[in-house]
Amino acid sequence: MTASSHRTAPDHTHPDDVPVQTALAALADPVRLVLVRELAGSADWSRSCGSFDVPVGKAALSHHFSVLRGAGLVEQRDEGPKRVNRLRRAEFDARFPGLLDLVLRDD
Amino acid sequence: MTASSHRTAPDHTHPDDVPVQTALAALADPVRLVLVRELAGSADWSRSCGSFDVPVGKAALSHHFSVLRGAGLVEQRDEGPKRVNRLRRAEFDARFPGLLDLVLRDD
DNA sequence: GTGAGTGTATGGTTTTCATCGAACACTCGG
DNA sequence: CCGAGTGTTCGATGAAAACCATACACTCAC
Repeated sequence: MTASSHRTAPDHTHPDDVPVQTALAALADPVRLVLVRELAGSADWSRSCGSFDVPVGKAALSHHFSVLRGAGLVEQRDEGPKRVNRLRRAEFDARFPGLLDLVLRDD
Repeated sequence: MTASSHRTAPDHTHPDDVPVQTALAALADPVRLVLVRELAGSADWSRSCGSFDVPVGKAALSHHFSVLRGAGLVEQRDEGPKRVNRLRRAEFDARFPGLLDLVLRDD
């Protein structure tokens, strides 16, 4: 009915409610860094969770996305059987100016 | 003779040689964050390692400073029996524009 | 309804990291 | 030369985090 999916909608944290430390920790992981970067290079809602090229299993992937949500970096929405993602660029940028640019610009 | 101290001079890493990930990881620790912030509020070379108000023993403190050096955040110099510190503001800022400001401005 | 595709939850293993206590190295003032 | 002060190194411990395999929940096409 709710056009939603798996069981319950994912709970998001707004960047404004995120401590710097949490944001830094979220970005200080190689796998999550790849997720954020690939996400930055894709249109909003165009990438499902499974569409990323990272060397971890589904379970770990799911956990990483949970961390990214908790850091206010990613928003998720259920679309049919898949969960699609969006990088919260503007909101995150407003809260942590320059941080996202930094991790995206870097080799 | 060398006017130095403990055994060997500490080996520093220039911010230019530091991967983003390393920088983020270094700053994503509560103790190190305190060190960096207190350091930012003090004059260069005015603070010895033991002069910081953090709830850890000497061994852990020493390790944290080692991490900060490795991230290009702190420079150290031996001054008599004590090792004094300096925040590498300009250099680190040049490598990671805005990052330091971010962690310093935050509540 | 069934089966394929997708993501989450759980439990357990492994790795990583912060921490401590104790031993050591160095400097300096007596 | 000693002793106090300062910081590093080592080994061990404990907690946190990443990871996997399995089992489960949901959606959709057929």
